[in-house]
Amino acid sequence: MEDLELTMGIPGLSSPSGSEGGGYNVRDLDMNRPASGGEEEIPAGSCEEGDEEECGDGDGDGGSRPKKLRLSKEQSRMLEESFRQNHTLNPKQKEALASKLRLRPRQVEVWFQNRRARTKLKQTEMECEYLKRCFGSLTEENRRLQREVEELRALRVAPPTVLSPVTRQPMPASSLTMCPRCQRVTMATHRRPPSAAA
DNA sequence: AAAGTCAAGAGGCAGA
DNA sequence: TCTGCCTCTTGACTTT
Repeated sequence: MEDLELTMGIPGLSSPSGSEGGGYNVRDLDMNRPASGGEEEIPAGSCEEGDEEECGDGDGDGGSRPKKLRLSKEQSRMLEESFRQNHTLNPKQKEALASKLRLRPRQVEVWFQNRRARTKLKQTEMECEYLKRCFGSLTEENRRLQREVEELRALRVAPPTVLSPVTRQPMPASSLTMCPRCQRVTMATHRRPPSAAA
C-alpha cells in the first residue's frame, strides 16, 4: 500500500508488528503519495508493449540523461504490495515481478533499494523526534530535581529551633548536635559512650 | 523560482 | 572475483 511499515527499536514506541499501538504510528506517512493534482494513469516510460530494449535508462539519443521514468499507479501499488511481504527480493522473485510489471529487473531492484532507504530515513527521523522528546522530558525532570535539591539544602542550612524541655525556651544552637543514628537534632549533652561509636 | 520527490548512476563494502 | 546491498548523489519532474 502507501504506508511505510516502520518499526522502531525504542522502548515505549509502537511495537514492530502492531502499528496500531500507542506512540508513533506510521500509517499516515505516505511515501508514494499520489500527486495531489490527481495523477493520471501514465505510461510511465516503462516497458510498454514490445519495447523491452528502450525502457528505463535506454537513453536513445546519447548525451543527455534519459527522461525520468515515472511508475504507474498500478506498478507502484504492486511494488508496495510486494515490499510489504518482503523487503528484499531473490533473483527469481525480482525477475517475476519485473516481467509482471513490464519493467527490467534492474528497475525493480532499484525501486526496492530506494524503498528501503526511504523506510530507513523515516525511521531515523522518527527516532530523532523520539529522542528530542526524551531530551525535553529529561531536562524538565532534571530541573525539577535541582529545585528539590535547593529546597532541601535550604532546610538544612536554617538553624533548627529546639525548645528546652526544662525552660520551654529556644535552646542555643551551640548546645545542639545531630544524632548520627536517627539523624535528628539533639542536645549536646546527649552523647553516646565512645565505646559504642564503632 | 524554490523546494520536494524519486528513479537511477556510481562507489564502497561484506559475504560467498 | 562476483554479487547484492547500502549510501550518496544527480537530474528530471512535480508541487508549492
